Amino acid sequence: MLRTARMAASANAEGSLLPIDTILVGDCIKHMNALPAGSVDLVFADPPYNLQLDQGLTRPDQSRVDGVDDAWDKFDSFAHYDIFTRAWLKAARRILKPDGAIWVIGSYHNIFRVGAALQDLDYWLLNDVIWRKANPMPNFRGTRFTNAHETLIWAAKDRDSRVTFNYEQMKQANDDVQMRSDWLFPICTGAERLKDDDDEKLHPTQKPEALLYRVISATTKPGDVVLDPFFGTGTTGAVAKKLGRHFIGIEREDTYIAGALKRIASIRPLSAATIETAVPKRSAPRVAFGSLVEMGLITPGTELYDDRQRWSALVRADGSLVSGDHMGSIHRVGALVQGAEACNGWTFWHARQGSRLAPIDDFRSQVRAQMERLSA
Amino acid sequence: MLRTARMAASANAEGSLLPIDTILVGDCIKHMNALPAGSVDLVFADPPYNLQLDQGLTRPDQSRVDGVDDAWDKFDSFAHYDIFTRAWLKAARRILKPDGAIWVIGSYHNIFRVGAALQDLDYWLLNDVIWRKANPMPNFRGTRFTNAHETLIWAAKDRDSRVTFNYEQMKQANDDVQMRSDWLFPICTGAERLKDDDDEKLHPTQKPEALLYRVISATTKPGDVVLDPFFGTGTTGAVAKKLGRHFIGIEREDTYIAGALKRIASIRPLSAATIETAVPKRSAPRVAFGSLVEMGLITPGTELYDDRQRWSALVRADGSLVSGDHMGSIHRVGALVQGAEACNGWTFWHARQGSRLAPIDDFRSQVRAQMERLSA
DNA sequence: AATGCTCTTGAATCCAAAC
DNA sequence: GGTTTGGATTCAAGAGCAT
Repeated sequence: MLRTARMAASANAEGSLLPIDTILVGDCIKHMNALPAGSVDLVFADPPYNLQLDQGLTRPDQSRVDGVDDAWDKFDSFAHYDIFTRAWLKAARRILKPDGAIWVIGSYHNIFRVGAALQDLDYWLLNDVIWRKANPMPNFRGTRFTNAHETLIWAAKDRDSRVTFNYEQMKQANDDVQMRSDWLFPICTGAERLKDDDDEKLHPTQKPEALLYRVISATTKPGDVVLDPFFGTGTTGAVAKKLGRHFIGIEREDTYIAGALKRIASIRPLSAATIETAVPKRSAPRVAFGSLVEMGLITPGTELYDDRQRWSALVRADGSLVSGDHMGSIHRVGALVQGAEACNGWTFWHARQGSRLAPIDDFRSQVRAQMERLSA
Repeated sequence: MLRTARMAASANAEGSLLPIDTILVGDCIKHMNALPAGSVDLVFADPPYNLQLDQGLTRPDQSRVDGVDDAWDKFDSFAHYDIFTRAWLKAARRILKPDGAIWVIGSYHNIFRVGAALQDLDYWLLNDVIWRKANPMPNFRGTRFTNAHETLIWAAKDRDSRVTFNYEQMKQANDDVQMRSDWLFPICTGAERLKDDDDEKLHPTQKPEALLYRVISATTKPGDVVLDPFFGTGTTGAVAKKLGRHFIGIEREDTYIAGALKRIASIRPLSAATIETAVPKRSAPRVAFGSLVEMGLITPGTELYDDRQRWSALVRADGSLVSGDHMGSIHRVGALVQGAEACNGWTFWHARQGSRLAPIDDFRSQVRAQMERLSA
């Protein structure tokens, strides 16, 4: 019998078969195998690291470093670790939707085995992402470089998956340049770090919420289901709830579950308005150039130019263009005059507006705004 | 018969059995197997990455990206790539001295397989190091995070090896703080990039000398022997010579060898006194507005104002702003509400702090200071 | 001489809906 | 399911040239 620790405050209103907003108690492979196939949007996993710290590490002042030596982090060999890794990755892949994706975080002790396993199991790697720690633990012995980062792998269920990636959102958050594969965050300390009754850290490797915030907001939509098979103290659940996503956590240790339940219960979801994001151009309603002509925003007979006025074309009544011998759609004629394979006519062609040239895309924006107003 | 292209200017004065300061022509596994066991201090390897590019890629301006489509990067499957990888790694391990070490560089396409192979062959991983590219190629289709880094693995021949690590030198070069595992360098362009007679790049993936400079100065002593089984245009040889180390290169392609010979011949070794390294300073961490939201310094739903409170905007969960019909980054919305072409959102927008308004740039300064403090 | 502008280019697993 | 078509998409660093 598989145990469940349900969040009182988040009963599953949709009546889905999925144990939404719930922590499942026990082995993650068994629990995942009991879930319906193709039902989860994203898996985020922070598996045990197979750290081989067989002797204690001491700081220069002889104080002990509290290394990761819990029983769950011991594996006899790489072979055992590989068997474990492939088993849970396979179970995770089964429950992912066809367009689902997975994130796995690790360090050099385990991430190479995880990455190879992902490839062997026909996941399709999308990015490896570096979490650069603003405040890593120094290398006390001075024998290596400060181990100042961890690696995340983002992979699709398979090569054909069309995964969620909120590109525009990431770009806007990053001062209007593409978000890179190296992310800078402090490690989890202070008030965010969960403590036990003795004021010791409750979990040895609690991840910062900022890291999950970026993962979840970049690669899920509001309402999506995120499953974390190594839930620990529930950072994934806390951030999912905050961002209006659902979570499923799986965890074996009762002390972690107790901490996670309390933590998540105290989270207040952000309002729908703040979570809502701009509609990317890709999914904006389609507006044909011909309708601009029909609506009178562009008059037949108007001359269009590229931004440097190397080429021009005439707008015909049916919304097609003519330029010399070339005729066709705005895209086709734009490509033909340049001798290019393809062309986005919306940004290539411009119309005179007073003394300056305005891209015809501006007219389309007007139409779209008008349509939004009318439908609202 | 294995061919050799010896550097005229660097005949092997010590009479060693090793083909010092020489390029060996042909297959690296055969050549390594012909060298004496336990004779090399360091191996630096930049193997094929096994990129799987099945279609062309064009930039938004319709120009074509010159991708890596060379025959030497083609493998039938991961299984074939693994066989190749394990074969050369095994040959490399045999020729390493007992306290020798290896560096391998790669990307997410191949580095996980390389790392797992190193572990399986009883190498002992010391660090993974991230080369953060200052000027990576963007993701032109907006489908993923900018792939802005490559990964290097530094491993000892085995667990007991006492490898060379010039800790003090690295620390001094890094403003008296430990050198971290994330390194920032520009990619190899400009005058450093070797060109052929048609002024095309001679090699598709030439590495920057600065990267090798740090690798060699951190993990070898003057006079050590560095072997590079995928020598290419000889960056490893050029830097080794400059830093007073010996090199052995192995390369199959005659055009690369010709370029490497000419290049290395023109290198003047630094004086023994100068081989104290000078490494570039750390750059001030770049902090995006979205990070402030992710890190909880600015809460989604917060209202921002310009200094005279003529306009206001709402902070959304993804780090974008909304103000009336306008939405986008702090800069874009700042420009839109003013009807201006551009705007520095950092100084334009303010948040309430008690009774007064504080520019959001103040929050960024706090984060920067915190990160500097923590990393120092 | 210094500054500013344009043009080129880089290890890339880079589209999606309609027909 | 394959094919066609619409139209979405880029950042930093050098080099070269003009002011």
